[in-house]
Amino acid sequence: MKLATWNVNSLTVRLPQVLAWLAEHPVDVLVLQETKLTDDKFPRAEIEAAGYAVQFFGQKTYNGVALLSREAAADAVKNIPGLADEQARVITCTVPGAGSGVRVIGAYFPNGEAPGSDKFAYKMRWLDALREWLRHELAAHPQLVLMGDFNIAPEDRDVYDPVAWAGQILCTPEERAHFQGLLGLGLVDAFRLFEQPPKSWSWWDYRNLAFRKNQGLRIDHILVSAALRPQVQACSIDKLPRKNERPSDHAPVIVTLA
DNA sequence: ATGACGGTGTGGCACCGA
Repeated sequence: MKLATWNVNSLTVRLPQVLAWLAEHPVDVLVLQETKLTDDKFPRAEIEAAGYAVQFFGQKTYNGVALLSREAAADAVKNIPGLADEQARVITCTVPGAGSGVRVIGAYFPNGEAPGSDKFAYKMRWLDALREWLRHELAAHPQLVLMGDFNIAPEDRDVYDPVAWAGQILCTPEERAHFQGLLGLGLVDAFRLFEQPPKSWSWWDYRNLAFRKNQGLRIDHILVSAALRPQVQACSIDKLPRKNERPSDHAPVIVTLA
């Protein structure tokens, strides 16, 4: 079973690339972030024609998430129960697989703008609510995958220039503590279960020729629950789509489960 | 120190992202 996450930065622009990528990588589940589409404009027919069921939850201009699956997904939940949030950031479903099914959470974590800003405070509140909800969700669904654009670089080795980025947004101690808090629930960073190439990133700024210079951050993650950990066989970042014409600034991350 | 690139919107630049 393969699952993947990709921040597409506008599904309107990136739909052809998503369909091409799925044809090349027929994963069982793909979660998307930053679709930037209201639900009435979501390209459901095109995705279904490619052989995927899809759940989606969007808004105008910003945010927006979707969950594509080969088999129909059940028990969809939008956003974080218990958190009043105007922003469409989370889609959760149960998909067949790994025996009794897997609870899949696709999430677009807030950016946070800068430490001390209102948006940073929102990011902290959002992360608090996510962790509290996950505690219950894990109890109800031991086989769980949390994946998406976390907007957190967990460690210095996830940053091309950790000195320049020290204390900056995506790299603050508060954000990193939250990431560790998620691991504290029993989740594991699938990417770090394996030997990986040094300087592995999932996002490169559009500016400054960052991709050509491989100046990026690893902020897109796949976390698997303790119950699923023994089944994790591989995890990798596919940077090829970043070489497309009009690419997303993020690359997909893929995990393989037994 | 600044802005750089790209997407969206009732646009003609401002905003947001990371």
